[in-house]
Amino acid sequence: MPPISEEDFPKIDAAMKRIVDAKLPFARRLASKDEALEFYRNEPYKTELIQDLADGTISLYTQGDFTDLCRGPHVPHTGFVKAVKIMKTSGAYWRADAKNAQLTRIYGTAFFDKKELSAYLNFLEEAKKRDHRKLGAAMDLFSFHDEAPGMPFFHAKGMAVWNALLDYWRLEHRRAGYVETKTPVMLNRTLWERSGHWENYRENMYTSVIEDVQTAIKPMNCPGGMLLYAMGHHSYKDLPIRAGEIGLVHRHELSGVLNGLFRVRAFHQDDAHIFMTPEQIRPEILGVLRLVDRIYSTFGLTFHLELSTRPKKSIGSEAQWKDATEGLAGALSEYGKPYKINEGDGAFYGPKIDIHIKDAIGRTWQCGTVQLDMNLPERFDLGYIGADNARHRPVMIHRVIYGSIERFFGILTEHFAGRFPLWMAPVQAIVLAMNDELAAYAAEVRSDLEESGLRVDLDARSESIQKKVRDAQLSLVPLILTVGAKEKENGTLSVRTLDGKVRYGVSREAFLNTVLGHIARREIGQDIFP
RNA sequence: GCCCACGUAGCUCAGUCGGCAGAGCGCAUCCUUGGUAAGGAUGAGGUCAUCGGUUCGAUUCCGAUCGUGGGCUCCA
Repeated sequence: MPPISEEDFPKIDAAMKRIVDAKLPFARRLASKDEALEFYRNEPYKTELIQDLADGTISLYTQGDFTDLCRGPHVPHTGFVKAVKIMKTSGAYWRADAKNAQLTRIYGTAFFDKKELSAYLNFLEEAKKRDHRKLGAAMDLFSFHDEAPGMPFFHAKGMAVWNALLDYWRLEHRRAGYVETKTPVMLNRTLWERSGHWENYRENMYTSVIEDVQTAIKPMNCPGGMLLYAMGHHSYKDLPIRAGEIGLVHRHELSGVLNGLFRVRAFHQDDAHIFMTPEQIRPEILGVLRLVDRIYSTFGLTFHLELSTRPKKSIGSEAQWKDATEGLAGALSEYGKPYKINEGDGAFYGPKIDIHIKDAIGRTWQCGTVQLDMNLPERFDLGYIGADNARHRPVMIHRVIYGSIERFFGILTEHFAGRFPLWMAPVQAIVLAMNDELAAYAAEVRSDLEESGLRVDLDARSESIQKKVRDAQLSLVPLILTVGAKEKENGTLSVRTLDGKVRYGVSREAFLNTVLGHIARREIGQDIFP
């Protein structure tokens, strides 16, 4: 039998409709394990499931001429099913284990009524319209090439957005007492053996041998950060040290998991390592949470927090874990936002707080994470001299806020559906020349505006003004500036925003005042002019 | 990595049951010189992803490879 493909979906949908229309009752029957095994003797997968069930009675549901093994409960008859649709198919491993056979899974979805189903289909449609891969290509932000799968190329316009993100990041981090560092991308094997990555993370690492020296391209920034801290001596008076790093890391992800900017093989982390005394855990974590809040709010992103505690397989003493976990929990309760606890979901080297943001269409994404690390300071024998003149082990946290900058870029593109806030828009304004005679003047206006720091394009093509407005509008440039004879005579601009409103006769001073203020405050509203 | 699908112009996509490759948009040139979502004409642009096989002949059929998409698995 050929595998089921999308061409079969209409047939399946039609068959489901017939079954629903027939209002077939679901009959529940209890069977013993032996009876059930006998009933399904020709079905190896059912047999395996039944064998794993506890002894006792097993429930079977019959509907028409089909009987299924199911714990239930079921609705009384098939007529209760109101809105179903077959969505897609894929390969799926039996019992979710890659070592097992791969079966074809058919995905369907069901709702209480047709309205909810169509709302869901609209949501999918909306998500598709916002797809950052589509917008990224259309807006000339980034691309992928066969020569480096999973490693994005950022174009000039994409870099404008990128730099806006990083300028803002650096500003907030300076204000929060961070310094910025940079460590190499390629480091010797000995370092990775010491950090434990060689043992635990090697299959994801790109390696190379040059002049008999084995090196690896870093999949994480921490080991390099350890070397920086380990230089010289540190006094308790120097702590905490907050060292940020926009680090470029490479991870060999399986080819099948690559997905636009969301899952890549080369990306930048907005990393930071904070080295501190145990007493500083709580205030430092609190500081990170406040920074996270501040930064996400700037993008209009709400978020929730999850605390993950000690897993079964882990290192460190009970007392260390207690202190660390209480430090995180204490900071969380002082911060005051409710949080969820994931028991046993922490990293093997320490507990962590994950931050999940919610975008404009309600999807959640884990971006930020704050992890306490009781492993690396040990492995790298880090120390500081305490007030008692003795050497102590610092506590360390790793934290990211954007997470992967590439991924965050993608999330923001979809969050804003390409309509970036003015401060991060790839092109902030475009000057349209009313006709050919005004092309030179329009070019002047453009360079004047560029001198004020704006990112400005020029459209002086011999096209109708309607055409140029349409193109600018479709390319999502927030400020569309038209200069004609009147504007030239009066030194004014006509300003069109993406909502289609046009203000005529705006003086350049008034324009720059409004726009530069809006940018400096990093406002996210599209209503730039009152 | 695994399953399924896909890969034709810069973009979106037709098409060829095996016989000289198509449209719209974009681009170039010319005409038009306009007041806020598409003015007109002409033209250039293709190794039909790559490699191999079958065939008189392959963009089309077959195989492999690479890449992309949807999933699975993975995700310190």
